[in-house]
Amino acid sequence: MATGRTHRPATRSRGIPEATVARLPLYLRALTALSERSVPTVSSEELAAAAGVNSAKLRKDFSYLGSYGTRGVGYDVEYLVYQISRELGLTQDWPVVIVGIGNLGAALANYGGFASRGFRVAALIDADPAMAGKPVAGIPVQHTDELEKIIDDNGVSIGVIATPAGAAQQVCDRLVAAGVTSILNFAPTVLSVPDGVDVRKVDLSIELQILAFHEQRKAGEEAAGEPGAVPLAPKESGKGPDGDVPAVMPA
Amino acid sequence: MATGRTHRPATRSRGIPEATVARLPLYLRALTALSERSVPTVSSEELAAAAGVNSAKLRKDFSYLGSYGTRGVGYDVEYLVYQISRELGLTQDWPVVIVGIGNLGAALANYGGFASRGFRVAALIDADPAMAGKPVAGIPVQHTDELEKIIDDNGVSIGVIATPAGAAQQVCDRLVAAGVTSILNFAPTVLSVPDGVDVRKVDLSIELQILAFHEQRKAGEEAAGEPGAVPLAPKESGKGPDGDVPAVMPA
DNA sequence: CACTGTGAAACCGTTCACAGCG
DNA sequence: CGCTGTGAACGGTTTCACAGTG
Repeated sequence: MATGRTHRPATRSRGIPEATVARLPLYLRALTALSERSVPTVSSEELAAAAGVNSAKLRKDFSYLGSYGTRGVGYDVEYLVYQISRELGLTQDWPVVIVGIGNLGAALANYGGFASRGFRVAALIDADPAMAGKPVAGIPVQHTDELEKIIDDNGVSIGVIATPAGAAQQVCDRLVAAGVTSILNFAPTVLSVPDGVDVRKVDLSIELQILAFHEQRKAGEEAAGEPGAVPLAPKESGKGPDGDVPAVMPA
Repeated sequence: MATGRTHRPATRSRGIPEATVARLPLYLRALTALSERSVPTVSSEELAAAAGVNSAKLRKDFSYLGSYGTRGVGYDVEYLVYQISRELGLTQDWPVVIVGIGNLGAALANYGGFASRGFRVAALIDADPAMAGKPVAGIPVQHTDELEKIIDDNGVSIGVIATPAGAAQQVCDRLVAAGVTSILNFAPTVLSVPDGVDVRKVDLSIELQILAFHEQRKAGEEAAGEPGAVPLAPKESGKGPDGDVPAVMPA
C-alpha cells in the first residue's frame, strides 16, 4: 500500500491471518449487539448471519483464537466479546490524534464509533491558525506546531490523517518522527513510511470507482452485444500503443 | 460483506480479477499525476513505485487489460489513462446520491475527489425536515420522501449511505427498490441486499481496530515476556469456555 | 539491451465435509 | 444429536524468473 513496508510479513509464528483480523471487528460488533439483548449463546450459523459471512469461515476464524465454543451448543456471547476485545487490543484505551480538521476531520471527531470502543480522541490538529482554539466535537483544535508535543505528552501511537493530499506525506513524516506507528490515511495519496509503521488507507473515490466498474459490467451485460449505450470498445483489436490515442482525458 | 450476495462470483469468462480491479484506481491516480506533469511514458518499475505496489504485480494487472506497453520502453501515459478510465467505466458520468447529510454526509458532498473523476453528486437526501432546502456544498438538501422520485428522475444507479446505523437498512431497501444497484455504505451495519446489487463498506472504527491489533502486537513484541505494560493474557492456558469469564465488557 | 508479458511456483484464503465431542 | 473444530481440496493472488520483442 505505501512504498515502505506496510504491514509486517504476517508470518509471525503464532500469527492470526490478516483476513481473519479484518473480520474480528465485525464479529465483535455483532456480538456486542447480542450482548446488549442479553443473548447468552450463539451458534456459528446465527453469528455468521449477523456478521454477514458464512459459518465455515467464522468457525475457521475462531479456531485461530483457540477453542472457545461448546460443541452441540455454540459460543458464549460474553466470553467471546472479551476474547476478541483482548485479541484486538481493545481492553486498553488508545489515544488517537486527528490531523486536518476540515469537513472530514470534523466528521471523524464527531463520529461516535471512535470514542465508544477502545479509542479516545486525544487531540485535533490543524494547520490553519484561525482554527486554533475553536472547539470541534468539544475538543479545542490545536495548531500543527504543537504536533510533536501532543504526540509525546499523550503517548499517542495512532494517527489519523484527514488533510488535503498535498499535505499528507509531510504530516505523516512528522507523526512518524514523533513516535506514531499506526496511521489511518484518508488523503488520496500513497504514503511512504519506514519499516514497522502500519498504514491503512480509506479512499472514497477508489471505492466509487470499483463500484462503477461493476455497474458498467451490469449495464454491458443486460444488453450484451447491443449497439448504442455503453460502448464496450474493442478489447483485443487496437494493440498499437500510440498513433490512435483517443483525445479523451477529462482534464 | 452483506448478507445477500455482494459481488458476483468474479468468474465471468473474460473477467478481470477483483484484486486487479481494486488497484486500477490507484494506477489511474498515479498516471493522472504523471499526465499533468506531461510525462510521456513510464516503466512498470516507476509507475509501480508511484502507486505503491511492486512492478511484477502491476505488469500482471495490466496484462489482463491487454498488451498496452512497449517492450524496452514502457507504457504510454495518456494511452493507459484512457484505457483504464474506460475499463473502470469513467468515460461516462455516474450520478450519485448521498443519503444522510450529517457531518460525514456533508464531508462527502464537499469532497472534491467525487466530482472530479466520473462522478456527479445528483442529490443530497436527509430525513430531517429542518435540513430540507438548506444548501450543502452548493446543493440543496432534499427530504427522504423524494428519494424514489430523485433516483428515477436522475437515473441514479449508485447510492452512498451516510446515515446512522439504525436507518441504514431501511434506506438501503428504498434505494434498491427505486433502482439503485451499487451502494457505498458508511454506516456501521451489515446491509442485506438482493442478488445483483453490489455493496462496498467503509467502516472507520473497523479500520482503527485493525490498527490497534497490530499496534498491540508491536508493543507485546518489543518487550516480549516482560511483566507490567500490555498484559498479553494467557493464549493457550484457559481453554474452558465458561466459569472464569473475566468481568470486562466496556458497557 | 531494457523492458514487457507471462507461464509456473509459492502462497494465502475460502469452502467442503466430516470426525469428535458435549 | 447438534454443533464445533479442523484436515484436505480448491480457487484466487502474488511472486518468481525468464522468454520474447521493439
